[in-house]
Amino acid sequence: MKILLVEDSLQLNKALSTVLKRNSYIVDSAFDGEEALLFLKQYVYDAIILDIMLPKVNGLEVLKEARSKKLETPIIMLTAKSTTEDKILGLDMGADDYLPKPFSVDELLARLRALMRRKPNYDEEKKSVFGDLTLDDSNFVLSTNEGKVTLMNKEYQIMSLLMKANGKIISIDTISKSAWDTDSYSTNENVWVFISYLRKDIAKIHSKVTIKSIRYQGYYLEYKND
Amino acid sequence: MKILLVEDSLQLNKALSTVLKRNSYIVDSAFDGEEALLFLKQYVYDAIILDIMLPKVNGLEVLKEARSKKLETPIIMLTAKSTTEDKILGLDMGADDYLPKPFSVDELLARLRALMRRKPNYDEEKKSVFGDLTLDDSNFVLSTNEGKVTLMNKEYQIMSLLMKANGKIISIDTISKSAWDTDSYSTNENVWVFISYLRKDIAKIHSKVTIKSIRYQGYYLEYKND
DNA sequence: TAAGAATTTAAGGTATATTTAAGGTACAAA
DNA sequence: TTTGTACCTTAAATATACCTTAAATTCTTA
Repeated sequence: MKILLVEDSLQLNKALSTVLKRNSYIVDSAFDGEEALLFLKQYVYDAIILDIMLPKVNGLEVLKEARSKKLETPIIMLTAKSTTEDKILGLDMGADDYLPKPFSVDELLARLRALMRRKPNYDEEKKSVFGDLTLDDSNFVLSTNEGKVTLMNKEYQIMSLLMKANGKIISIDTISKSAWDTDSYSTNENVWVFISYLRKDIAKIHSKVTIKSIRYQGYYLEYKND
Repeated sequence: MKILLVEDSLQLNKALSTVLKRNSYIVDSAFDGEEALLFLKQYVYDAIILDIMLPKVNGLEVLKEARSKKLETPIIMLTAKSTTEDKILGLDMGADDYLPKPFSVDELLARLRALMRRKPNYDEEKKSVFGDLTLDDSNFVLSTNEGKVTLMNKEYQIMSLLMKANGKIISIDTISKSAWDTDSYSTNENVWVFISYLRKDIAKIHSKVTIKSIRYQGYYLEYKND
């Protein structure tokens, strides 16, 4: 679950980022509108938290720009001005929610969860299934009817991606970008290591699913049912 | 079991809060309607005790607001006016019970217990069960068929949460929020200590249940039945 | 077959989790 | 009121899971 946090106050940005990370989100921080647009060009996010008052390019413009490019990522707007004016404007322009400052961190988290719930893919109750494998998103347990293992954090992020792809190829780059935040630096080797861990785990529970790779392309899951 | 107590009389609020805490409830105190709504926005409660006569926003309005937001927490209304008028009004608007002042503390406690009983999850008569563990909510006794221990208050709050989660991960943050009231300040370390106590207790009665942790994520129960 | 990719293995650092123990505090009993 | 005890908080010492990095090995394909 990767989030772009756009907030020019260094302090608030840092604080929110910390809380979000503690709640298992992967967070990229942008400090002005220009930077935000750059991030949006390069990466894919599951949600965007967007302050309205921003240097260079303000939040409403970022919102407009994003929506004009058919970006459908859910966006929560933040603003000090609690005027209805801004609110209407933002929602009209395609924001999904609006949070007047000051707000409680808990409320932000609640709104985020609500937004995520809309997307069927991120149903927290649901388990991912591929072939004879089941991944329980509520406790990171990967299982077949022969056994189970608990995945570690990064393993889970990657496995979850692969299972959602449902047999389609996922590039190493995509994996890096969705399981690591942009600051913490992640290389191909990093992904390789975790793919290796995952293969071991999958073997341990005697699954008929294998993680296959295609050179230069990426990884995909294959289910060999004899 | 966390309760929001909304009562503008400082004296009565303090007194009730003390009694409730002594009966192992976790209590947040609000002194006017506005404050109550703020608390409700931020936290989750198992029940609300709501005075009708309140400064700023009165109790009936708080009730209306809460119900309009689909909040299903049981609510007990308090009021000095013993007119049937108010009573009917409150119940119509979705209050679960009504207590005319002056009332005895014992009566309030009894009504609370009755309300809790309604919700299947919080049935005090019922025992929580997970794997080979049984937690008796009426006396905080955790048992297997090999032995039993009496949990202390905080231990009980946490264990109860974990057992209700039924194997799903509960974040440390969630544990803090539900086992401590908003005033008393609770850190991760605090939770860690009680998890440690609980593990010792669980080991003492030879349960096959273990409290597992996932870094950055939280805790969950696992039942290893060989 | 050589060179670059991918895989595996292993070592090491660091933040987090765990445990232990030492006070503090509120409640209960005397 | 005093005293004792159970519970909770806080701090500090220790352990370890997770992640990173590097290096050794195997696989691909030009």
